[in-house]
Amino acid sequence: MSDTRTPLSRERIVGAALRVIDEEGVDALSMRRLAAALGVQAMSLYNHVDGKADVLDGVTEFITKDMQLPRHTEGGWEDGIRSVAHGFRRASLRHPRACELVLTRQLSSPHALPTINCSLTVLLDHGFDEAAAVHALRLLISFQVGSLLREFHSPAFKGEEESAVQERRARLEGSGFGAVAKLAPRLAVIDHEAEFTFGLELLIGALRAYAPQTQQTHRD
Amino acid sequence: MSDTRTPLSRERIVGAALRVIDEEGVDALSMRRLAAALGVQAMSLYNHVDGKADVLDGVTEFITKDMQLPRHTEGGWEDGIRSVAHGFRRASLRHPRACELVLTRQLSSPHALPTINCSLTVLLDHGFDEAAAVHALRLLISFQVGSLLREFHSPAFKGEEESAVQERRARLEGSGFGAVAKLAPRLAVIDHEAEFTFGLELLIGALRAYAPQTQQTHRD
DNA sequence: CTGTCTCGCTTACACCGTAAGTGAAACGTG
DNA sequence: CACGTTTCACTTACGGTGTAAGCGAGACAG
Repeated sequence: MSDTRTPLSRERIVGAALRVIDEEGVDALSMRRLAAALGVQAMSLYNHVDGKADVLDGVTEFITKDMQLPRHTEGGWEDGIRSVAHGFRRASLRHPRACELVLTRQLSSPHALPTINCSLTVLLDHGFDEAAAVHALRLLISFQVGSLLREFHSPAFKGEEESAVQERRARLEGSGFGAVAKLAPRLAVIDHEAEFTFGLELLIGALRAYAPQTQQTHRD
Repeated sequence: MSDTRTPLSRERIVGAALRVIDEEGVDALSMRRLAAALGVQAMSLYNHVDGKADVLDGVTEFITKDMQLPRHTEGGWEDGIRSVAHGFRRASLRHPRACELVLTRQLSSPHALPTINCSLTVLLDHGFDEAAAVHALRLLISFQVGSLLREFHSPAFKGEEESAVQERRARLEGSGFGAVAKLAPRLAVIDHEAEFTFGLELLIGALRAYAPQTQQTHRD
């Protein structure tokens, strides 16, 4: 397994860290565990990495890197925003156990800049004024981060049995809160993809008010 | 300080924990540190509390508890939603260092139910059908959580000097990303309150499409 | 051959959450 | 009153954590 020849490197360390996180969760990642995965002693990592925080930074950086951005001038701004948003979500979902890092650690890190720049470019190119573009950007980021966070903390995150859904539903029904009880069947089940799309499309629709020259197409 | 007479209790422990977190941050809270704050040995806490996780649960519960909810039938649904949203934000801001707990830990914990129920009641009472109410609820939660998370991770969270803003602005300008550089002056400064209100009002406006009998008032 | 540099190694420290058991005070019941 | 029982802070100990410090073998330049 761990070839003694191949030398350690920040890249290899981050890769191994991501692998550990994917399989065992963020909490399972310790420097010793990580070193073991590389067939090495814990302190050896420090020759290539600044500490655990640096490893985690590397992981978030890695995940952030592989979300492809739309070439921003094709299509309307709606498609551009859609593309960025779904790309962000898809990249995060590719490493479910790791994504809380991406959402939680520096949202304004240098590595997020390409994405931010892309969104801003799309908006500016289609008639949003500067203030509106910044507001819209921040709103979209908030929505995306909040959605994904909800998604990952959702009890229904991984494939769960029907029984779990029933149990949750029963708990909601007996909660003593009228509205919650009434909507228990709907609250017990979540289609995260659909929920994300619903929110995103609603936001896009609302943002149309800030893109002056687009004189509205349809809106069902 | 630590009166030897007053007995330990879950309540007192949670209170002390919140105090430690407020002053030194979540990471500074250890069972030993917490015990010391109460003039007691670490293991003594375990007579009243199930472990560290339980302490943290207690803290989030405490914060969640003191956001007052509107009596849901007065005023339009817009005011109801506004009230809940701002109440949530205000309660979170009351303990800035602790709020990542509230946002991160179980969003679907029993303690969140009163708030959820309140929002749902407001929506249902004003003509939202069940599906729309659930969608709207989830959208609002996502937005709120994302907004606050952005707010707390923002480098500009605590009162910062003008110099810091200037430096950030310079960094953005020299980032090599056109749109980011152009908007650097705006991106370097954030008015979180205004940003939150902007997003909330935009959402409310968009949700009007789902409240049939309200035939629109104004919208500037 | 001899520096110097690289880099994995070992050892050690301070800290963490908590399992386990001990003993003194407080209490209900005879 | 005396008696078990319960409460609850205590001490000790275990297996983990991140990482500071320094060692030593090999590679490479002069």
